[in-house]
Amino acid sequence: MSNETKTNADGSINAGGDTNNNTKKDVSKGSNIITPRSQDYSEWYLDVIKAADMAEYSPVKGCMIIKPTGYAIWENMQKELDARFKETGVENAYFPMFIPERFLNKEKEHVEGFAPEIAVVTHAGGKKLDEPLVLRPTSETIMYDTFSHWIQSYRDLPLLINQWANVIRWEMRPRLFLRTVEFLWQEGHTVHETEKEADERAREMLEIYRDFAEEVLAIPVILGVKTESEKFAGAFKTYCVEAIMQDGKALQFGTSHHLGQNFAKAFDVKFLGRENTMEYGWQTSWGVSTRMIGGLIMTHADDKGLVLPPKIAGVQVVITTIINNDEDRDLIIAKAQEVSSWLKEEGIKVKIDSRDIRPGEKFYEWERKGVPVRLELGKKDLANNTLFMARRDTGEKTSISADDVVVTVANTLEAIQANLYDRAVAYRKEKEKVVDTWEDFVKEIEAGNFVHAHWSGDAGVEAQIKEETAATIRCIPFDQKMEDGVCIKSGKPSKGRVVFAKSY
RNA sequence: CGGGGCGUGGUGUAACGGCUAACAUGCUUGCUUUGGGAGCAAGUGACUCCGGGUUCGAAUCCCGGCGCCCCGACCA
Repeated sequence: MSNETKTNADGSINAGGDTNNNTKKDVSKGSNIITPRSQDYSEWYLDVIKAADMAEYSPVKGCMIIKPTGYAIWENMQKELDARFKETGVENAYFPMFIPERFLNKEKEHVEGFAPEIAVVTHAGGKKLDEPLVLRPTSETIMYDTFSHWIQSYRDLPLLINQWANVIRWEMRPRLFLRTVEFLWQEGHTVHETEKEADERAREMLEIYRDFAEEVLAIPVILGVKTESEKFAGAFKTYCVEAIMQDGKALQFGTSHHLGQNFAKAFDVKFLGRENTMEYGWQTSWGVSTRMIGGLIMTHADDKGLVLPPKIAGVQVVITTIINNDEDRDLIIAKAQEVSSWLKEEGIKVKIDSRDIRPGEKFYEWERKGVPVRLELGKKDLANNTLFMARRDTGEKTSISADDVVVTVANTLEAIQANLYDRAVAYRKEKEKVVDTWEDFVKEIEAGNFVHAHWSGDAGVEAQIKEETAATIRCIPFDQKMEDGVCIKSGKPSKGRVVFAKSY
């Protein structure tokens, strides 16, 4: 392993952050040492996933095996999102993964958008199939074909369906969690009577994603609308949630589409309206995927490994025992179990690590896995009625009273959650730049920033900017400040700023 | 599909064309240890990616495959 500092070929920034004693991989320590972010961001990302034991590539190129530690995070995400969806009347259902090829061909933009990345089954049961079956890249087509049978009158609306599923998109270049051939996601699909209602629903779901990102994952996000060239294939409007990663690149965290009547017309999703006339439904679809786990890593993790916000952590508190001799063993373990039961009563997720190995080894392991709070319990603590508490986010260590452990830990978990969010907000603020000249634009994009700049709305100019700088318009933000200006590239008049960045 | 890099025990690496392919780590057993990655001892483990060629002799040089990683194009 080279000791030299590497720069990414695309010139993107290697974020700074916490300093770490390891300036290179120390091979004498095995494979658990993480490449610092400042040295090689891609390698750091993969190292964190490996160190936290979250996922690995499968024998089939581009596919990902999600290991229990990684999957636990996904399960928590599902739980949190499901609760939010259900509050708004959405119900879960499941549709098959095989889609007749002709379904996909019904909506012109949709086929064109997905054609390059679909996988098709042509043979089954030892025979060539009469009609090829597409492995769903998304379920609009198969669901809406069904919806057309389910919906008769306005009384059947709104129809609010969500499904948790896997989808297949034959991507050229995989990246664990961020882009894999098969990934897990949630896709919501709704049908409404009016355009207004559909638009409100698309915005409402986007708001749920924002709430989830910020409140649970502690990831600050920017909400907005995609430009024509960036919107979903077949959508009328695509709303999105964008987050900024530690290398300054943008990650599309989630999307919500107002589909208009495009699909309704293609799939005959009609209903008898209040005025006794047949009308096409107004539809939405919205989704988030296992990609969020990548976003979680790239927002909070550091050079020691994963850092999990308490609200998403599968294990919030780990109690590590420190045992010097056999006489103390039972006493210490009994105390650990007692403390654990107190914490569990308060709904805190605790794990006891009483393995008979040296303490340092345990500490490092739980740090790599991102557990927010570690409690150490040894002979000294037993004597003093204390526990030693370490925070994952700040590294801060304090001795706390065993009597107050529940309150102290609960407060600390809250503090960690808040601190991670505040830290991410501060970082984003640092990376957001407002520019008015092309020179500054190029400079700030090169430096890996989010750039607020004027753009006239010309798709050709948008493409040209992408060509020259690799930056794309992440969104036209909802909180766009309306002001007169001129397009950063073309000089044409513009009424407001949009957000540019390089993205994943 | 282009550009770059790399294929050696489970993992990370070393070896000028030349002894039995080395070192670290892991794993197994035993003893000793335990408040930040322990120590000692014994053991385990590789047709050096595959196929051809050059040579007295190939992990090493040449040709051809295959595979992996990184960077682009495509995308959530």
